[in-house]
Amino acid sequence: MGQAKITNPDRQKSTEKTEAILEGAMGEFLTHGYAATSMDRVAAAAGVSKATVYSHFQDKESLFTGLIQRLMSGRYKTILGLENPQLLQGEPSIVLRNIANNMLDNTMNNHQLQSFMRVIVGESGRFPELAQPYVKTIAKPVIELLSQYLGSCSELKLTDPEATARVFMGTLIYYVILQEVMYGKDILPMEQDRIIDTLVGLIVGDRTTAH
Amino acid sequence: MGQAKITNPDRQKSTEKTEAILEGAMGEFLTHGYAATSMDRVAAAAGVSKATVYSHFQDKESLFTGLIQRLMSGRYKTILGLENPQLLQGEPSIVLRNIANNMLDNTMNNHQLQSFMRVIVGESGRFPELAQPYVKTIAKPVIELLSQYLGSCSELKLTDPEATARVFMGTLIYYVILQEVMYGKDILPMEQDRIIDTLVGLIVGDRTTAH
DNA sequence: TTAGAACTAAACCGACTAGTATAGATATCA
DNA sequence: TGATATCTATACTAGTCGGTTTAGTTCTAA
Repeated sequence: MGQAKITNPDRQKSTEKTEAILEGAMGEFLTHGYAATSMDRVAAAAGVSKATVYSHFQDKESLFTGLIQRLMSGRYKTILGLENPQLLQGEPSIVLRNIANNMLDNTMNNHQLQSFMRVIVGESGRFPELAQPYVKTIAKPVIELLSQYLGSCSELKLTDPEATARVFMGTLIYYVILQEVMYGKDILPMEQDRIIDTLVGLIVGDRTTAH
Repeated sequence: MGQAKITNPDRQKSTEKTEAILEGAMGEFLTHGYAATSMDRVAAAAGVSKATVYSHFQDKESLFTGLIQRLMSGRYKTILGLENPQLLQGEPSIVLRNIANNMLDNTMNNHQLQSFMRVIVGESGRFPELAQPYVKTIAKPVIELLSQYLGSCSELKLTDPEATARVFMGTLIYYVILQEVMYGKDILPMEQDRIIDTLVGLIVGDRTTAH
């Protein structure tokens, strides 16, 4: 194979097509899951021939894992908005409320992200190699950043900031799962503010109605 | 069509076989998910011919939904152990610790239950008619019972017992998801006692190292 | 003993699957 | 212009799928 190409190092197997395939694959995999998605439908959704799909990705499995890894390292890694330094200004009760509101605002109406949660949990048994990067690149950094912040708030006198960060994350994620992912909002309604008020109140040790 | 049978009202399409089919279906559906499970393998796992499967269940979908509903109304409804009145004896901090320990002991080593969680979340998009009963028959009763208990502990002075119950459940379930379902225990370790101590401490308003 | 229902094993149906192959169209570059 | 590589469209292979059918066996109740 002529391995020395002068002007176009990546050949020109267009990034455009790769992008279209990933976009189409995302739509199919997120709505139907791994097993129920066919490569013909991926190609059709991408507006590309099936042969092109197989020239850009080795097989179905590597397209799927590539897509999920891309989603994890991209948008979804920063969806919690913890990297925004502006949110960290003010007293802890304000900061924690900002973080929680930011998380839920970015999540509760994001149906694509909710589909992603279904897939990552639903396929975790068959794809542990995707579940673990989720923990490593999404859950771990968020929990560590949060526990670092909580530990720095000496006035909170928290015995275990890391465990407290897990209480924080667990409460919010379970709220999203119950209300949205599992379609529970009509059966077991709960206003976003009540959860956040209560959660922040418990952590900052304020037992009065916060507002 | 002889509709008047004297001694055996259900005919005798043996409960034994029905049970075997459900048992086999459970193994297959819980480990492979809905789409990747074949009816041939279900029949083989049940030790039954495929025709028998189709004489007991109308089609794949109704076998799946029947199985999941059965799992929800059976064992998994009571796995949290909240119906055990013995757990509710003593001060709130003791009671909450008992409940939390009971939940995690019943969950952390129960791989079948963890597979059930993967399936119920993973298939919730395609089977909302299963997701909603999960909320109705599992999550809702547990949260209501817990919030009723928390509300009855006047010494805790909780502003919002129901939201507090969600903090409690969310923390524990997210812990199970992260450590076990997503295989995160080696990447992001956290002892069960630390989570429970912190969670109970936040709720009862005790900020010293509890033990 | 006999009728009828539950069962098994196997073949069968049409539709769909992942992945490959073929032939031709299109674009880029020397 | 000609060589090279990406692309499309389509058809193919070889197998699996959900579900039905057939033919024959086992069990049970009268």
